[in-house]
Amino acid sequence: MAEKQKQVGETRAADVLHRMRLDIINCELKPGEKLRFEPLRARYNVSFSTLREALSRLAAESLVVAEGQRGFIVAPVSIADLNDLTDTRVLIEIEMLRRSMQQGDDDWEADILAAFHRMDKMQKRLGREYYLSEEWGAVHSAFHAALVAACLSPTLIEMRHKLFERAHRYRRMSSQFRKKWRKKDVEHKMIVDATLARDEKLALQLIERHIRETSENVIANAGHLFDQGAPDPGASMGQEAAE
Amino acid sequence: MAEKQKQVGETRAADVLHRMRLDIINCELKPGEKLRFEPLRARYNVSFSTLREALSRLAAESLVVAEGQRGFIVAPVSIADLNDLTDTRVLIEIEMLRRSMQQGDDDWEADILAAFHRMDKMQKRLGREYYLSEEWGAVHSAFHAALVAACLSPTLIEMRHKLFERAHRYRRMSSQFRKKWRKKDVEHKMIVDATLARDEKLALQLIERHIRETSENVIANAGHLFDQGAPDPGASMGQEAAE
DNA sequence: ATATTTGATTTTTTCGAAAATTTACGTAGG
DNA sequence: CCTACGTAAATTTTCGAAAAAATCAAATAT
Repeated sequence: MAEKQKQVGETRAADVLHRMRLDIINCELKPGEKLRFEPLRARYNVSFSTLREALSRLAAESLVVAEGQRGFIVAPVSIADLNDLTDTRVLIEIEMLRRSMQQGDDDWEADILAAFHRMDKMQKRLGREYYLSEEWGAVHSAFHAALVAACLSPTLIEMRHKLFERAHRYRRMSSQFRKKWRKKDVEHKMIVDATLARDEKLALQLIERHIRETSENVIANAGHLFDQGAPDPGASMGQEAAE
Repeated sequence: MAEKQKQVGETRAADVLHRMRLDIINCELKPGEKLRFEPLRARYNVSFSTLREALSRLAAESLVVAEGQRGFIVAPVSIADLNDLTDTRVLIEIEMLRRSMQQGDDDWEADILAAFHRMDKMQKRLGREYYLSEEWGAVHSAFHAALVAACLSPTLIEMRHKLFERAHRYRRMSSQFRKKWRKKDVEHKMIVDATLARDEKLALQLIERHIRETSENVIANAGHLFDQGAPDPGASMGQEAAE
């Protein structure tokens, strides 16, 4: 079987949803691109209805947009959208981190250290271009989730996760153009230390700066790709660099 | 045709989604209830796939929950969930109102007054049991949306809207048991005044209290209905009171 | 030249039958 | 009496053909 192993217990629809989300985040399906049914059906090996179900859910997550009875397109990117996203993330993440620092227990602390360690080791192992790899995305995501996991709010956790994924698409776009090596590992370490020391003021300040600087970096590296009218399929970006 | 007029330009799926959302919010589909396909198919006059698409989207909005390959149930209610929801709403709404007060222009102010007027007039026209009517829900929702519409963040607006609907279900549950007449109209008026006067401190304080008191009221009136094991279809609440 | 109609073509949307999966039930064995 | 197992029934999930709607292009009218 050439098929990638489907998670047991998951429906086919959930599996396609999952794969499509990744493809959008990784810009294999490009921002603004029209999502036609026949091609997608072939790509994911599913029926119309199943595909439609996935598309419709992605629309609820703002990763695609549904256009009346004219099908779906991948959600476009824009500097305005990224800024909006960033501000919202700062609001949510700060609140979650604050609550976590107030309520977090030993397990929470342990999980943070574990997640950081995994991320750190992987970064060193992958070397110079760690941020292009698929698996690093997951580990990095897990680290940031661990930081705020003790906030005791399923609603905030869910929201944060969706915002994080939307933002991840922007990071992904810019990473292919990155020039200078950003010392994220140091930043991450400082955040861990401040958080575990329960230094609220410092930790919140660091996390906000971390989020905002990443966003500014994205605009500096890839901002020129956004907002440019028609998607011009094919020539717009180094699309295979991550494959 | 006995069919309710479908919004033009909308797909059938979007229409069912819309109707189902209302039915869940109004507790015609009760919290925790199993959502079987055959009955729903008859109720909404759609095919399996179309139904599934709607269900799947509602799952993304946390109004239903999908259980592996075992179908869907209406999202259960609980005091913990309501508290979580309330705290999150306070966080979001305060930020949105603050921004709106800083950035709102004349149109924003005019829209608030218009929305308030519509709500106020309808309340007086409907009299004692205004809160049981379908249309009041919409007008009340529009009023609160208008208050924070100038925050210039599509992301926050979208999030707030979903949270508001989740909360509306709780309000709806409790309204059928309400004893004492709450003077919401006075509260709303005070919020409008403080907001238009750009009295940040007061307006934010009022909106927070408004949200929290409503929530406490819900718990006082209907809290006894939550968290009670099996949904026991049929006998649990005065289900036809609103029809 | 520009706008409008018409009809063929493409694309999306909906449908219900068929396949897969879970649940319910009855029987046998401990 | 309870548990384990297997079969039947109920329910969910998937599929692709058929219907509906939008798009495109040529022809005609303004």
